[in-house]
Formats: sequence, C-alpha cells, structure tokens
Amino acid sequence: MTHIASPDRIANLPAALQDIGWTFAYTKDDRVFRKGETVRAVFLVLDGEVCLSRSGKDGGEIVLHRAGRGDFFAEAALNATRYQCDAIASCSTTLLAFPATTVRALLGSDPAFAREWAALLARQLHASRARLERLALRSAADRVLHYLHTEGSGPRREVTLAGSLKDLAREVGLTHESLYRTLAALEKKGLVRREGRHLSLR
Amino acid sequence: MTHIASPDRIANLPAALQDIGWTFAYTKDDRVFRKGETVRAVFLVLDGEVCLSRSGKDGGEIVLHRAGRGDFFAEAALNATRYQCDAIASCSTTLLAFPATTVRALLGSDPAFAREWAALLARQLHASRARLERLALRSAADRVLHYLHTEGSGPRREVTLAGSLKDLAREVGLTHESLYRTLAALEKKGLVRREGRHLSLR
DNA sequence: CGTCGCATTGATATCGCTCAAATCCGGTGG
DNA sequence: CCACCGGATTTGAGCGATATCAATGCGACG
Repeated sequence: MTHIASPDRIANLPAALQDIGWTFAYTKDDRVFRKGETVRAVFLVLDGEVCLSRSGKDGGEIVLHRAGRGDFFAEAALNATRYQCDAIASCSTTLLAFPATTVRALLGSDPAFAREWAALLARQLHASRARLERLALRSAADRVLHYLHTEGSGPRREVTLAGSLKDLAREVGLTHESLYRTLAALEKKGLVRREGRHLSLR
Repeated sequence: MTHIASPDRIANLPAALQDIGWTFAYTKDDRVFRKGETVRAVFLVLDGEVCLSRSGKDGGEIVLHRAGRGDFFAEAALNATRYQCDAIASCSTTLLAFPATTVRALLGSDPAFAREWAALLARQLHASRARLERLALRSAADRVLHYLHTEGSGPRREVTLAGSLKDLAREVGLTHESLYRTLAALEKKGLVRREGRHLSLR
C-alpha cells in the first residue's frame, strides 16, 4: 500500500469530501483492512477492484461484496468500531480514503453533507436492490433484459460497457459463455442490438 | 387505504421519527403509490408486505424490491420528486408513513437524526449486499450456508425463522422443493441441524 | 514472435426447476 | 368431537437451462 498524493476533483463526490480524501495504491492481494481492525476510514474505489470477504474458520471464504470503480465501500463501518470483514485488492487498485472520525464529525456538523451522504447511500441502496431483483430472475435472457432496462438510458435503454463482457457476465450472475450465447440469441430474435460494447433494446 | 391512529412506539426507529408517523392499513393489491406520482412520504412496514415493481410497456412486470415487516421502503424517494416505481400491498398490510418534507427538513436540522438515518441506510445497504452475494452463489447448499453465516447469530450461526420455509426459499432464490431437498442433504451430511423453524450450523 | 486474456462456439454433464402426488397440521364449522 | 379444508411440507420423476470443459481465433503488448 502506497500513499500517492492529493486526488484530483471527483465527480459526484459530496463537496465536503473533496479535500479530505487520501489517495492510496494497492497491488493484487494487498489487504486494505482485516476483520477486527479498528475502523479508520471509509473508501472510494478510483480504479481497480476490492473484494470484501468473510473467511469462516472452516476454510470457506465468502465474498460479501465487490467494489469496482466509483463504488464506496465500508460505509457501514461508520457505525461500527471494528471492520466486520476483510478487504482485499483483487488487482492493481487506487483508493480514496476518508478518515472515519472526520466523516462522522461532518455528519453531525454539516447538514448539507449529511443530506449528500444520505443521498449517496440511498443511490447505492437503489442500485443494490436493482441487482438483487436481477439475480432473482431465473432465465439468462431475462437478466440481460433487466440489466438493460435498469442500467440503460433513453427509450432504447442504451448501455456502453465500461469493461469487458466477462465483467458484465459477473454483474448479471452468468458465466461468460452463457452471456455470449444469450446475447447472440437475443440479437437473432431482434430484441437486442449490439455494436462492440454498445448495447441497446429494439 | 385507511388511516388508523397514531402508532405505538417502534423499536429501533430514530427518535425524531417516533412521533411524526401516520399509520395506514391496506388490503391485498391496494396501491401505496404509483410511478410518476409526487413523492409524499417514505414508509415503514409494520406488518404485511409491499412489492415495489416497475411495469414495462411490453407487459412485463419486474419486482424491484419486496419490503416485509420492519423494512423501510421508498427511502431513495427523498432525493427525487416523483416515485420511480409502483408500490402494491401483496397482502393485508399496515404501514407507517413519514412525510417526505418533514424527513428532509429533519435531515438538515437535526444532526442526530441525520446520523441515525445514515446508519439506517447503511444497515439496509449491508443487508442488501449480503443478499446479493448470496444470490451470486451457484449451488443451493452454498446459498443456505451463506444465509446461516450472514443472518445467523452466535458461533453456531443460529436462526429462528419468522415465516415458513417457503418464505426462506424465496429469500435465498430457490424453489421450496429445492430448499427442502437441500436442507435434508445438509442435515444428512451433518452440516446443519434443524429443529422445526430453528436452524443452526454444526 | 510468443504470450496472455478476451471472445466465441461446441459438446456434455449436472443441478435445480417443473409437474405431480402424498402427508401433515392448524383452523373452522357443524 | 369430528369432518373438512387449505396451506405447508415432503418426496419422486424427468427435463431443460445453464455450468463446465474444451478448442479456436483474435488483438494487445512486450
């Protein structure tokens, strides 16, 4: 883990947080924090990915959450004294760290920030629930269509993928092979149009 | 929809909300609100269940969230002017309604409430993500074990079910038949102990 | 040029879904 | 008290969708 520098301005970041973040870089398998450690900060992923996992003593590891670019994680840590799980960088990753004490203080002293923080949590909750309902769908085609409906914009529900199709496959809970086949089938039926990483309904 | 009376005191409800909630009763298929209506309130389910769904013009209905007893819903509506989906009671249901304007005002004026609201959202986010990771697991047994790990308490991760096993099946994204078989198999392997609606690991 | 990862397609296996039927259990009404 | 009913629970059989394993092409990158 390496401290780098003050970050550039981040879009959609509450104003009060703009200047108090510290940038850190991690390489694959670095630990951001471990279960049981005292909570020091909440984090925003600038680049890369962090896995939050809970490792049972029986050897089984359970991934609780994967935070990708633009995601906050450990927000709930604000209300706890110790982290409840492990956070591990799954590739080269850059994070913004916001000291928990500072954020807690801001919540109590800066009403505008408190509103923004609540709004941020509400957005994440909304997104999380949309993904939840998506994974509750049984058929691969339904999941892809639901993804376009919820994540796409405009009447055609257009989406331009940030990452690879493999990433999308994980997002919708399919193997990448199934996703390829499902996309091909939907395109053949004329339900979906695909041009490179641009997807839309028809 | 019927207005009933002032509610009793609710556990775990932020103090500032204790006295501003209105109790309403709905019967099956009553609409709490529709997509496009002006946001008037956020809600807490006292009893019953409410389905939040988005109905596409193509006839397909997508359930975005089911809020059961103790769940808030439409929290994200605080940051919007209109509801983004329909809310329908799926059975006889009692709700507490908190006027959005009051809650927004409290967020700005009552730092203690803002912290509690943020904590409430963070808890819901945490729970939602746990369910997300659960549904991302492929095998039925893994989902059941994950459920016990995340929802259970104590070293044995004990859970006493509030509802039926059919309800649990929906929660973990399985048919009830699959759940029965999976539980039976886990019990035979000695991984899970089951006594009525009480489940625990071994 | 070799390697690596993504994309794509094929063949096969498997797990969970669907349909079906029997039992159990609590509640309800006679 | 008993008959009845509806819903939950449980088990069985078979199918189908998706995972898995495998092979190939392709582009990026050193």
